[in-house]
Amino acid sequence: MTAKANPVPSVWARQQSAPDQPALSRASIVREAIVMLDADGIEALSMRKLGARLNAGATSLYRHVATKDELMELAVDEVAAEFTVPPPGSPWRAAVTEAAVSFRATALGHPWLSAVLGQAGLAYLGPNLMAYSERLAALFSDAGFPEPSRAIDTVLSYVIGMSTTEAAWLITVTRSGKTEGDLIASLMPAAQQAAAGHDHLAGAYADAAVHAPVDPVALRDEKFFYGLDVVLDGLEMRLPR
Amino acid sequence: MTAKANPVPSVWARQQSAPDQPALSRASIVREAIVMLDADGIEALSMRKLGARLNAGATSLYRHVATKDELMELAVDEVAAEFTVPPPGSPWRAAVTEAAVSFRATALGHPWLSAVLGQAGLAYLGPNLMAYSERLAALFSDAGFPEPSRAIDTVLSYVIGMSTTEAAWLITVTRSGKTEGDLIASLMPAAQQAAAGHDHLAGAYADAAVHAPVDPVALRDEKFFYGLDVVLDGLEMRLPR
DNA sequence: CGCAGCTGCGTACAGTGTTCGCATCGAAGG
DNA sequence: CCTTCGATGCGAACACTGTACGCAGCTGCG
Repeated sequence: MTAKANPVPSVWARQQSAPDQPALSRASIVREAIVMLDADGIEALSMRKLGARLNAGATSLYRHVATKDELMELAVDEVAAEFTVPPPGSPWRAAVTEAAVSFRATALGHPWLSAVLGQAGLAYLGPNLMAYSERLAALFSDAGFPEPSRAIDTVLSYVIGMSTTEAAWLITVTRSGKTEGDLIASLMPAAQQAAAGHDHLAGAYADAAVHAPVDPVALRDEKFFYGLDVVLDGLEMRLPR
Repeated sequence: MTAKANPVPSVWARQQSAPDQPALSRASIVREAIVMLDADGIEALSMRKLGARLNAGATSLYRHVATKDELMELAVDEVAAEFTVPPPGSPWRAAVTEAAVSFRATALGHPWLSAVLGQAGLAYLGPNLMAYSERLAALFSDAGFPEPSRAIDTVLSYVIGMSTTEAAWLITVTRSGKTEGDLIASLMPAAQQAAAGHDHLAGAYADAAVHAPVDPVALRDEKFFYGLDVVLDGLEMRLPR
């Protein structure tokens, strides 16, 4: 604010609620926060930078959001809108697989999600997460599971664990600036040295080095579906015939 | 540094490497950091406070530890020493169960572990984590699994996911200052209201309210073992007869 | 004795989340 | 039309944070 208030009441001088930027609302704040989180990771998001992006001062955000933690909760539930569960009536195994795949996809697309969930867990009661849980519950109880909530917890734990590990790896890849394959290659010497004396690990690394040219993405996909099928097989055994 | 150097060369005036505090070593720094993390959580650990606890200035720590992130890596591997895997030759199902239980026990005993793993993943190559992986690999390959690493990833993903969720909940409990049962009771109204319109969830909450007096710890244990058995059943199917 | 090198630390810098009080502004009420 | 009022934005400030830098002192070696 270098120039003091201009006494000329020109209509043109007055900006009518900022033409491009839609004011400054809770929704726009959350949306832009997610953009920043996706682009630069969880530690690049600060209230000041976020305010700057919205053509607003840092502290203005607090008119719409109580605290940064609350903002993160809102961001989590916002991306949780991407979770999908097929409608009731679908064959349960395919349906659960799709629900798991959609969770993993958004966790990998927003790698900060896992970190936030790891710090605060499922105390979040946002509407989108609730809807996801509800539809999962409907799915499992329609399928005839005697303890639907147990089944849900089991498959969600697996999916969360695997996705968290994958997301953390993706963050490392992004930070390194290399491609996934190059980073693996550059990490191999250290890994092999650390595995010295550990016969099984050393063998596994040696095998991995041989099959190095395999597409890392396809390999991760295969790993995910292998474990998911294991879990679903175990659950299927508990389905009364 | 109020008083200048005392010229009297008294033996008693000179502290011989601080009798109680063992100097200031990487090991002592990591050990004290874990104590602080366990006591007050991940966000209560700052380099200044940690230095103060060790009767040292904040920046002295950087002589032994390159960065705070590296300190966290060291802390993770230090608590990873608590992971146990039964020696080869044990029946595989009981052995894997024990390995899973020990992981969960340390994750719940050090609730900050999950948050750190969630942010940085398994890029950690510390010796204790390596040893854990190695012994798990030995276990699964002795048991005759055709793809030991797939099996390990599956069970570890489940254990990590479940433990992370539990640890986050425990952090919430600790922060609230209430007992686990009291916190659940005080959260029920909000949860039920959020579940309004979601029939299955509302039903589940209603059931939970009826069985409220059940010990929450026992309930969590049961949930954990239910899912673990599901995963192990699914794996057992893949064991060549 | 002199000289390295290692260790501790005071200072400083660039940031962080959040509070507080002031300015502005659109709408409502007389 | 003027006034009041609630909502909104924001500059300044506070108490922190991780960490770089350079200076002091101690220790062991030649």
